[in-house]
Amino acid sequence: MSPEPENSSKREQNKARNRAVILEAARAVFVEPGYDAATVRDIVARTKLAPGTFYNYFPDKRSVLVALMAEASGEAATRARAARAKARSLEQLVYSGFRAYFEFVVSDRTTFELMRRNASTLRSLGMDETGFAMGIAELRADLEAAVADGTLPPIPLNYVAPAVAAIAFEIGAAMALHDPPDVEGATAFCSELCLGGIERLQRLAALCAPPEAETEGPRGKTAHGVVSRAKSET
Amino acid sequence: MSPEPENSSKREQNKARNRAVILEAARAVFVEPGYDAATVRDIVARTKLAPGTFYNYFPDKRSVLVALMAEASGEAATRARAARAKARSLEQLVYSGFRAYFEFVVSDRTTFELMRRNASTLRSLGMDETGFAMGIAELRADLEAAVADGTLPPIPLNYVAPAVAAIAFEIGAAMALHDPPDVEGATAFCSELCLGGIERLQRLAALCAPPEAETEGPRGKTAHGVVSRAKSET
Amino acid sequence: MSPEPENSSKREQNKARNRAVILEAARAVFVEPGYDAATVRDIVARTKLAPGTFYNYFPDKRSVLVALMAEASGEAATRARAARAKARSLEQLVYSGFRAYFEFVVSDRTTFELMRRNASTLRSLGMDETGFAMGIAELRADLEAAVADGTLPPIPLNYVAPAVAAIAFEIGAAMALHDPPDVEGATAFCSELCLGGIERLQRLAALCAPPEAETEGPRGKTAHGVVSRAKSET
Amino acid sequence: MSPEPENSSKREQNKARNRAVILEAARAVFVEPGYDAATVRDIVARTKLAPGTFYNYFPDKRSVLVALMAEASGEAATRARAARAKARSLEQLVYSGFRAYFEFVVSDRTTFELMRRNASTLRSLGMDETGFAMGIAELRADLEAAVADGTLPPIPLNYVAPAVAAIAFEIGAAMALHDPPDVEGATAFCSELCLGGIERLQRLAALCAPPEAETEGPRGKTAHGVVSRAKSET
DNA sequence: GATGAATGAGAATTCATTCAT
DNA sequence: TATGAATGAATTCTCATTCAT
Repeated sequence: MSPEPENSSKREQNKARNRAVILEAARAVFVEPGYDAATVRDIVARTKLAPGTFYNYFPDKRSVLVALMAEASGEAATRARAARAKARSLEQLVYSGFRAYFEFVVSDRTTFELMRRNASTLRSLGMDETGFAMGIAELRADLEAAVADGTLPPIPLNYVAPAVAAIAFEIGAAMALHDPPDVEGATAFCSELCLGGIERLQRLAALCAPPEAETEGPRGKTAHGVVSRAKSET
Repeated sequence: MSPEPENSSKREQNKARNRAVILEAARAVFVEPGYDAATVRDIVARTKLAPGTFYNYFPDKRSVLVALMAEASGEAATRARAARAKARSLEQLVYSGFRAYFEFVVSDRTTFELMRRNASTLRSLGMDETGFAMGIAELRADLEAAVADGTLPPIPLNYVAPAVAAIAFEIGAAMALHDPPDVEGATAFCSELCLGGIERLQRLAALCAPPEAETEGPRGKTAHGVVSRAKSET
Repeated sequence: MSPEPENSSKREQNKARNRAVILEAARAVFVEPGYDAATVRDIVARTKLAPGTFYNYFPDKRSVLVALMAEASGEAATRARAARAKARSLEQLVYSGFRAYFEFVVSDRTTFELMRRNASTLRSLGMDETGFAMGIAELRADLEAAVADGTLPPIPLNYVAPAVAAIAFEIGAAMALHDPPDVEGATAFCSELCLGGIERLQRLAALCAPPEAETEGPRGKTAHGVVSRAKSET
Repeated sequence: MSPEPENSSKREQNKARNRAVILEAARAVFVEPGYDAATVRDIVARTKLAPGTFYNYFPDKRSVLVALMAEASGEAATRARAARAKARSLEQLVYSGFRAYFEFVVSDRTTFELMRRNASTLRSLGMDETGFAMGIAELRADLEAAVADGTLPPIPLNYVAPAVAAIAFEIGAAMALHDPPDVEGATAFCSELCLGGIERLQRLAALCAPPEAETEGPRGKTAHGVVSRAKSET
């Protein structure tokens, strides 16, 4: 008579499965008709479930998208953190950041297409449309720290972060068109582009504001240490 | 006796005005609720016109967007061509390309927001979502020519073009947030980023494929040469 | 300076022409999309005229149909009267009635199609949908007179008239499908069918109500004389 | 445990009822405003249902009409077949065919009015507008068989069939105006009309094509023969 | 009169969501 | 919980008719 004798009863399992099924179906239709054109019926139609059941799992269409992005972000954040952890120089950081991103693109192509296809919708809903948010935020934090302690000349970080995200996103899409996708090529391209860019921007910054450069700025434990180390290697 | 004695009868004028009014209203609602969320009613509501009148000018919502983009593209193309005409080196070309783009962004902010807000929609409708198409196409043509005649090592142009567009688009948006918008800063940032990137990519390419290198490699007048040749080819 | 110096000025002629043009166009679209599906715009589109002009000639769509039917009825009535005038017996009357009708069908095929295609609309607008009204009315008058004076036994005239009309209408349509249309064949078929039917109905009537037959009923000037004469010939 | 334990759950019943309710409402409005003038809203308005519900049952207005006619045809076909089964002579066949038809007209007056009111629409949609199709087709088959074996002279069957249908349809309408409707009178009228017509047409055919006549021609048991043979052939 | 753009009521249809079973 | 029919507000688009030119 007691319907929930155990924690992972069939009931629980079934609930989890249904949720997953709905997310999967939604991912597909959000890619193809696109989020706006897709109807809740389109979603459940790809499912064995009935329309009403949808609302046992999500309050509305929007929240399925939110859930989908949350899933992706978690995944992306994990990858980004791993990549970052191994980096021992700016070059390594940049390379492994891009590599992690492109590996994610390749491994979860549908989710990437989902982001691409609905980028503006995501933005207007206040979500990160690149799935890159975490990586970017951390890159920016590193750079900010480096600039703050003088390791880097004051290159305009509020431009660097979105530029990097935009490049990754766009090249990710271009790369995905190839078969097989050339993760290393894309990684090298983006990394070199960015590193080269940063070099020149540093030079430019140095020219513009040379007086305040302390030759031997505070170094050592800066932020996470990565960037300051990186700098001396470049 | 003829009902259209002059080309600009009151009737003609009114027609032109109404068309403009509808486009203007559409631009606004496509920016704010966004293209998908916007209804034809929303457009007409910003107008003194009756709902049916809309259909005297456009067959449906989609074609208003097309018309809006066509207008913008014409404008953008004009600017891009002018910028290109003055360029005498790769540096100049890049700088004046970005500058032209950012000036366009500043001068027609609403249209830029329109593109940004509806970028993925535009892409899915097969339209250029950056308004940058013309400039990019020409940049790419220049670079292709340069690579073809050995002036540039074979950097992956199919990545360069979208990367440049993505950077411009994203930085355009970031720049537009400042008040007043810093066109020169954004131009410098993007140009240096790209030029630095290209330098490094050249080096990389040279390393990867040294055998076919002519001893003194792409150096010296290189950049200047590229552009002047490219220019005369158009 | 006086714009109407003569009665049949160009103005008048033009008006007549426009009216005819509209009627012609309407006839065509009432046949093909059909009256209900046809729009006023469809009509004027087949014309060099502008939509507004339509309303200088007809107050609305309905009245074009009315005008069209009036035209046809006038024509049909003329034919029916001519046919009737020559008849000297019931057989002749029937034959020439049907023949006149089928000749009308053939000579103005479009109008006949108009009637067929819109038969129920016409009926619901209170118009005769067969274009046969006049002929039927006169046939019925003849028969009524004959019955009244005993020349004919009381066959149910309120059935005969619609039956004849229905036959003519339906066979007219079937005939029109042949190429060339066999007016004589259709005429013979319908006439014999009706005459044979009347014969049997007379016999039936005679059986049912023999007592009241006065052998030498009032004869001579009956109605138009046709039927009483006809009867004695059968 | 299964959500559909029985075939006639309340749900199923409700569905059937709603469908019937919609059909009924549609029948009514198709008779009175008429099919073309009727809107889906008109139909739903005669119902307790919401507008959207209509589309759970029918994709559009047209298919309601189709369903209505299909229902009627099934009914008519049943009656026609029953009538035909009992016939033992041409006379009986004709009489019982018409009688069956008029009984149908009386028993389902609204459906008959539906046909009448929308006859031309039905025709233009490719549906049988008389509801008589089955009976006519079988009558024609009988007559063809009779002509084929020489029992009947070659009267033009492609005229007979539509003529019979037209008569039945028109007289059905005329009959329906009486109260109470005189089924026997209408049956007798149509039957005698047709039988008399056939007699005369036979005579005419005999005159036109005497050479191939077998001396003892279509006489005596002829009519009976036709039907009994025809019947056994089905 | 002729023109053709403007009007706006109203039609068909969709779809997120609810709710009885 | 799952179901799937019912709901009805909202949307796109049409078209007879008007009216300024």
